[in-house]
Amino acid sequence: MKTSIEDYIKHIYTLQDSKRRVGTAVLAQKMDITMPSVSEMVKKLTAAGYLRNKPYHGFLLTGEGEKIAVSLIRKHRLLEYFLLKVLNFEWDEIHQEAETLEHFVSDKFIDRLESVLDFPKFDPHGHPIPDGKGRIPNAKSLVLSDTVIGRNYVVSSVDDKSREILKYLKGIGIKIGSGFRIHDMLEVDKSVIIKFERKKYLLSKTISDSIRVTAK
Amino acid sequence: MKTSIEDYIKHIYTLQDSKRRVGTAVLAQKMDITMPSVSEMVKKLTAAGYLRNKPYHGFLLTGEGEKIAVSLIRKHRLLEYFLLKVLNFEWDEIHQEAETLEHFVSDKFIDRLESVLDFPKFDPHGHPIPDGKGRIPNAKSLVLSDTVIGRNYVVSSVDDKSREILKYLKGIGIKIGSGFRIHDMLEVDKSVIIKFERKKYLLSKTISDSIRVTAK
DNA sequence: ATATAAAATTAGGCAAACCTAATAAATGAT
DNA sequence: ATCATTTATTAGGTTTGCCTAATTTTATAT
Repeated sequence: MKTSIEDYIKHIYTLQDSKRRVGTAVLAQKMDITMPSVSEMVKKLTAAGYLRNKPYHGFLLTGEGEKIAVSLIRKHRLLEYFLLKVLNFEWDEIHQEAETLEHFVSDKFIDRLESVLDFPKFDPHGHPIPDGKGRIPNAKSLVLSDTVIGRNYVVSSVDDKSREILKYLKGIGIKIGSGFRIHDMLEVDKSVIIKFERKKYLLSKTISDSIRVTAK
Repeated sequence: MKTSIEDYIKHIYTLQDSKRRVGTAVLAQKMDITMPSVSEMVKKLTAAGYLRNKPYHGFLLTGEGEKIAVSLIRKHRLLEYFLLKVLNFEWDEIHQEAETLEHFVSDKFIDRLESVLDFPKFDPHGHPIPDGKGRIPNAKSLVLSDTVIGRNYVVSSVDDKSREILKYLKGIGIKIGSGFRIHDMLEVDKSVIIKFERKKYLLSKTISDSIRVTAK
């Protein structure tokens, strides 16, 4: 399977996770390419049976398409785990390397790796790792903006796309499993103020959006 | 660096190892592509400073080109070692997987892997693994056709390109370190007859060419 | 109901890496 | 020294995935 096709499928998968359907414009923006490029590829993916498309109403992955997406995510997360735990990469380095390798390691490679790593259930960013059959352990977590002021939460996952954010959080000591209280939420720009280890920190909307927590 | 460019460089490197200079025709045959394709790429590689070309007399890698080749070989061999020893792949499976991955693992990845594997000096086929600075431990080995009838030898390496040959050798029990005596060499087709563990085996020229040994 | 803005597509191009067919250049065997 | 053979290159074409510019389609806000 071609890298480019896999990339489209993966991006569509993550987008359709939140919004119900994905449009050409949104996908183009997310992938940082132009709309005609997306349009063309959507045609191809639809013909290949990975996508069902309703122009001006968005498209969705078929079962086939989802299978590929989940397999890629499985590879990505197991690779991240391996890079961090075995090869001692830093928290903020593993995403890039995994992003490349996920397209080239075989299923056999990843199954063996999973077994050697002793079947981890979550990757280093707290995201669940799909098993060999595509089943995904679900952790009912929520985004910071859905939390309640005054309550306590535990970090369950952090989006791994931005190295800057990962570095920043690492700097103030927040990691998977860290607990904090929601101190306040600013109306102006949706910033969140948390109280973590006796200190208050303001997290911009972008940062807080990348953190998922569970109630404690 | 593009996969295609790396592939050319690697193939040129292995060819210039035996013959002094490499020509368009030979390389095309080895890579299973046409001469015009090679011609075109040779122009590009020359412009990029990886190759020095003397039309009708062949080309050679520059220092730059060799550096890339050695780095790829280092990645390939460490990956093979990892696949066999850690992920428990079979002897005849590792080449293919390593061939793909070698183009996509970063230098950092491979350095960390080397360290986790405790700095192996030879890969599972008996080939020396270049170190991080490109130095290659040399084992003065010879091809079976350069051996002497009646003498004893130890297998030091086996070419990893053909799964069939690897499987066959595995079947009769020959591996790195196996010792045998050269019993005879047939003039007709350069076959070699060896005596290994009390039994005689005939090895076709193709097979014997893929085995390197050291005198014992 | 219609105009405008947003979304999508079409048309036409480019670069990379391959191809076939045709041609040119060099080697080397006589 | 010549000429057949081998080696290499040119010319022109294909596919893939991207691009810009132009155009069409749809949604929706009044």
